[in-house]
Amino acid sequence: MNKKNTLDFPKLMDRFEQVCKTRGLRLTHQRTEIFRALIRSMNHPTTEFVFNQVRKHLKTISLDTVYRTIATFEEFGLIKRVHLLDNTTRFDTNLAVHHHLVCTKCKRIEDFYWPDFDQIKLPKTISHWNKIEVRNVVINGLCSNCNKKK
Amino acid sequence: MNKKNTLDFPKLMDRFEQVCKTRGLRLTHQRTEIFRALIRSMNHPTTEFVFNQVRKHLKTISLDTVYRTIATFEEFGLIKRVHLLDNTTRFDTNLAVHHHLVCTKCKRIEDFYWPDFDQIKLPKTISHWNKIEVRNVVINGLCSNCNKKK
DNA sequence: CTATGTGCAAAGTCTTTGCTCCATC
DNA sequence: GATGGAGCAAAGACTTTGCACATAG
Repeated sequence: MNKKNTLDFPKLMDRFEQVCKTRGLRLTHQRTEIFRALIRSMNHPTTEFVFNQVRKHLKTISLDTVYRTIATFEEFGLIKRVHLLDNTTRFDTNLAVHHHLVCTKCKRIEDFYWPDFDQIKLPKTISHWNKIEVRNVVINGLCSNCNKKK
Repeated sequence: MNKKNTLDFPKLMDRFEQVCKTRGLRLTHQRTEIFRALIRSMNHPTTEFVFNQVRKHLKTISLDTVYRTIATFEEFGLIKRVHLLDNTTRFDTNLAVHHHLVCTKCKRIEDFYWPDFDQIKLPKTISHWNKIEVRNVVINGLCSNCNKKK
């Protein structure tokens, strides 16, 4: 479960087709192209971005299909929605446990891994909360590009 | 800098008036009421919620004034915008370093403090990022209410 | 008195929905 | 062939903006 896996496109496409097959989702041209666009756009794409990517190959795609399809993918656990910036919905195809860096200047989002954090105990003060599913860290700072420029 | 402070309304109102005075912001009735509504609504209110609260005391308040005023407050560092749930913009008046619990069922947001986390070193893998300003943890789970019900 | 801030209305975004036709299984 | 999915258009939700009047300093 590391970054390499997220770049193994054929494997991800296989998994996608498997999920569709086993869960009764029809394997349409549109879904395939949308999923492909999602996994190829590393930088946590917006719906609009995915739409534009898909349109390059599928001229007749409509924006609402992208919305609907992405919602379906989310529901079936193929992607995740992330809320990191001012209300631009973005998606994450990296399903491994990871965290996010957000550049305060260019708004770039980068994934990072932090096993040490993943293992530390939560504070006692929140023991009244149960079934902790996800614990994510968001870090705001300057990415290397923006830091150079400055 | 702890939870108690965030509940000290008079002190917070004083600070608000100070900031307005020193930074040349006119102290209008609307701004005062909006700020009051913000600090009194503990649960990370939405713009709509603030609007409704203020309207109880100020019948003529308009929604766009709330939007504009909140943007001003944010700009002047009086509140912070949080992105934790499906694109409902919410605000945080707790300016102390803290983290968030988000209930996966009722969507409630709760603050928590985690000094141990605040002090641990970031992984070496992200040393190419600079000027880390904020490091926040978001934890998803079941709040005590929802856990009881289930 | 002056310039900032508010209210109103209108326009922008972004997202969802109803319906008909199409394509996958 | 049957049914789930796509495309179209329209409506909804949320947010921003231009302008004229009001009000804090």
